[in-house]
Amino acid sequence: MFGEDLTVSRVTLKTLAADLGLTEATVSRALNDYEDIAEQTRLRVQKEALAQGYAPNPSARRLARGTAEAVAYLMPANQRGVSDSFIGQLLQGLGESLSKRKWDLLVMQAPAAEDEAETIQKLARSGTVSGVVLSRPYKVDKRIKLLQEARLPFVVHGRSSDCSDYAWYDVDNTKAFIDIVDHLVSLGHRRLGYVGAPSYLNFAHQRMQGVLQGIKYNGLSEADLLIEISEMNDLGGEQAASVMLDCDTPPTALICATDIQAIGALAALRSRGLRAGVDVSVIGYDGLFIGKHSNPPLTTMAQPLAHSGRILGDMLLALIDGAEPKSLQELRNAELVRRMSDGPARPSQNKP
Amino acid sequence: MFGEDLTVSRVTLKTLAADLGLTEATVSRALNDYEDIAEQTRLRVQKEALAQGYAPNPSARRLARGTAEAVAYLMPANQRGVSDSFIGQLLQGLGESLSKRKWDLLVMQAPAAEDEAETIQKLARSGTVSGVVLSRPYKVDKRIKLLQEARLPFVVHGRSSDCSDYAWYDVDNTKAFIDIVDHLVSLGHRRLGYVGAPSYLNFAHQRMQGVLQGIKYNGLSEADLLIEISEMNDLGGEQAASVMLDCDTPPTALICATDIQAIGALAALRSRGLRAGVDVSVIGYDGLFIGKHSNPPLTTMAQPLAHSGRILGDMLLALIDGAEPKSLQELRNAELVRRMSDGPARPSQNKP
DNA sequence: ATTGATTCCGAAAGCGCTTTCGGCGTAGCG
DNA sequence: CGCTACGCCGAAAGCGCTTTCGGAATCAAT
Repeated sequence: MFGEDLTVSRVTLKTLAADLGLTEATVSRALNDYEDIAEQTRLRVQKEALAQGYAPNPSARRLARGTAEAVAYLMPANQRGVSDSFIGQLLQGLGESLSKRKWDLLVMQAPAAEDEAETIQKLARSGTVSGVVLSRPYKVDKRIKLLQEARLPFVVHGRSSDCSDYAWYDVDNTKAFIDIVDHLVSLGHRRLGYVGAPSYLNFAHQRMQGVLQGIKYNGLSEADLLIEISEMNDLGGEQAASVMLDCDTPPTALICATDIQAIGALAALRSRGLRAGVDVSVIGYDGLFIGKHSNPPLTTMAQPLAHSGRILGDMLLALIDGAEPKSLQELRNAELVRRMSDGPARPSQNKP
Repeated sequence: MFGEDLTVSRVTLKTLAADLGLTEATVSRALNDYEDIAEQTRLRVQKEALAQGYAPNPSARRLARGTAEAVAYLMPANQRGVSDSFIGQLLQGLGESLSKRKWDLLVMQAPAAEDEAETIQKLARSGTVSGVVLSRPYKVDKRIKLLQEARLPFVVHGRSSDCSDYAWYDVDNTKAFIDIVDHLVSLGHRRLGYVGAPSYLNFAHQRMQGVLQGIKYNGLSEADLLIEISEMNDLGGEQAASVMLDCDTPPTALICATDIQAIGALAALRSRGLRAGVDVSVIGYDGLFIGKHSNPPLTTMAQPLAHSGRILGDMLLALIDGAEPKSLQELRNAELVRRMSDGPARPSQNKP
């Protein structure tokens, strides 16, 4: 035929088969590496498919196979503006993992927080995806319950309070904050302040527990700990730090639930003429890039999220293949990276 | 029947129709708000569908309709580790826009930079998506050519050098950097340094052009401008700034292609005992959050990317509806936000 | 009553692929 | 030479939905 190059219409299995003098069935088998096909025709078909630039229609394939060959990433609900840089990393890792099977990755977000349930149910019932990854679970997270009820495979980045029955990847928040307290106490600090995050987010709860346990393990009483909960942004951190700094017997060290809040705390110190790491210690959590360039550079617990996307993706794939959720639970440790915002307690400070 | 609740099998159009004593065709029409259907049965069907939690299988729908009802976001190629926080914002905006039609958003990334062509062709030929959004175009970007050849609707966030024939949303990089030069000159600076980014990225090229034009407009010669190209991270910025600072007649002001590099430049200043904004001015571009908390806070040109995702999404939808690409080109202006890293040139500095 | 227009719904084809089943042809065996 | 065995491919059904076409019913008009 002339003008095959000019055909606007897509090359489909049917046209391919016709060009080859074969059946759609045969072509399909050849392309999908079935057993019962002659090596010779397999090669012939694959060559022609490549030449014509054939790409199977995924919708048709999914419909026929009855599987979605795609997973969804559920975006955390509206963090007003504070664009978390970890999303990019996570998606990249997920993509890498999924590309091994040539699956698609789609991102979903509920229009509003209340619609999350509906979104998940739609997702499950429509069969749009064969798996889901969830971020930032709440302390008690109904999304998780919904996913379980829908029998849709899922992994979560983090843990809710009851986390025994599903697959997750998390860092040991509690241990990390115990470590922070240990570190601070070993530096001589006896009066601590904690800038916390809203505890419906389970990691916030875990971190606070860590601080509390750290206090206890080190023989301090709860009277030695000031607590302020704030929103997870710089302003929140600054305000929370301010009220503690301005009280009668201010803490000599500030522990912050997140780096962003710690950055805010640093600002509170500066505006009071206090030197972080000298007059008051400040320690954050996350290991964000920004901490390297804050004033002064921030001491923080760095969580390993370099490969978290990839790990979550691999877990999800395994789960879909039938692995036990309970066998897919991985806990990592955060690591203290000391920069300039912590230091020994000044002797005079501890005698109010 | 008993135990309808216990059915594990999905509720499909067929089962729904059977339960209602209707045909699949009728149910489909009722659910999709066709005209030729009795108001009464429409209501009856919709109510039952809601009750049973029916959600149509998107693959089947797409196959039947012959449309993908999904768009793809092409992730920028491997920026080693430096996870751009704008991706989260962009995706969120895109998602909002697409949710109006209940379309899906999927993110794709080429395994390696060389595979990008193949990825795009697969995307186009398979009909996986009905549109694409692209970020960070190169100066001459073959991805754009491929998309055009494939006749796949697309919008790009930014512009390549030849941008007359497609839809884009961009900030006026050149103007922004002319403005920076104007600003610096009005502060008395006569000897400038430019920390640039690799110019295969078109925005880097545009920004450099802006600096060059700004120099000319202000009656300076190219001899008054030092140029160093670096990678787009803090270390690159620091190194580039260092070589300029250490030369015989160092510039009194540093213009940086990105905030990240500016942050690095700040570090270079500090390590030399130079005060940003006093001894040497530093101005970045992006308006990143991090600049608010750098040492000192960074003066920068802020680009408006709050709603860029949404705008790009709306553009893409319009394009798919048949709008002219040329009618969908939007140029915004960046805005100078002054913080602490710029200031008047010190009189002594300009007499070498 | 006959016709024509209208409203609403059922029948059926089809989207592009997968997969089961069966049948053809050739090879291997007695 | 007839038998089974096997390798390879075609026929056909089906995945869950959309959409065209036509037909049954209802209604208005002649």
